[in-house]
Amino acid sequence: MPTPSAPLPDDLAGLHDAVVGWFDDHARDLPWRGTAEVLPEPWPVLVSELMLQQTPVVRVLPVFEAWMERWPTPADLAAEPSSEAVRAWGRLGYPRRALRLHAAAVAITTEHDGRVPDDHAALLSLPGVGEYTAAAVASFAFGQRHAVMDTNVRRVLARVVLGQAYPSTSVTAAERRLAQALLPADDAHRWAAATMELGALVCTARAPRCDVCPVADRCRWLALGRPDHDGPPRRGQAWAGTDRQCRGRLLAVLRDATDPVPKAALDAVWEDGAQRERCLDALLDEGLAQVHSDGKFSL
DNA sequence: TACGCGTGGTG
DNA sequence: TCACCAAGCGT
Repeated sequence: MPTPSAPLPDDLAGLHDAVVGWFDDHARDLPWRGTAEVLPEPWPVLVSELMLQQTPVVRVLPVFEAWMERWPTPADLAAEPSSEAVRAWGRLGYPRRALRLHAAAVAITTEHDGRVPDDHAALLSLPGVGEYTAAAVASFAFGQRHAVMDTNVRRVLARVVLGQAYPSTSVTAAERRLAQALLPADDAHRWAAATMELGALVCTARAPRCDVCPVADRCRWLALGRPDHDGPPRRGQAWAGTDRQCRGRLLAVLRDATDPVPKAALDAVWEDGAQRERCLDALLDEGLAQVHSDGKFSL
């Protein structure tokens, strides 16, 4: 195991206690979370993690509740067509995730006896489950010891340990080594949840609340006077006129219709015909939309 | 590795 | 106001 390139904090146990202690007092009561004593069920954890990819908690909450009531097990979801998953996804965004969650439910049902696997590699092989989500499910639902690196954790570590305003654009090997080296020997899953929550509630991207931070007295970034980000500029996401906007418009029409719609209904929501056709073809290809024998379209 | 992928809230 | 940001993944 290589040594982290940045020096570790000199009081790791103190850091752990401060963050986990804060979490015990301030953690939000979210429906996919367990308690300090009892781990949550893995299926709700998996569902929530897919929904939370790039989507804020407050928008996920109502969709999650409805989803779990309708499909309390992976087999329940797998038994329905994927179009139902896309419709139930509502306006969470990135509707491919609904398709992936449905495909994951099918894989769990057919290849894992209907139970969410507890093995990191098996989780990673599920559709829509990448490095972060596999570590998160193994950690939160099964109490395992993994470095869980989402945008919150990466920002907390960048600030507290490295003294930088933001982490690098992509996860580096040094960052993985650092997160691994910081893992406590016991209850690493609580450390994972606590660092994520700290990033979400206190050590936020734009307006960090250092005045109420439990580790302000050991934060390198704060000690340095909160220096600005000095790396390459963080690339924004283009929107107006993009395929993404066009796809969103088309999908909204299909989602809001109870029955298949004529093509004219799709033509009406996007001016540029060539772009519209390209996007519609892509949606059909990806399985987000279907064309029927009468020429009408639906999810 | 860098990019495309939805949607809506906010400083 | 508007650029930025939100529990990433797949290619």
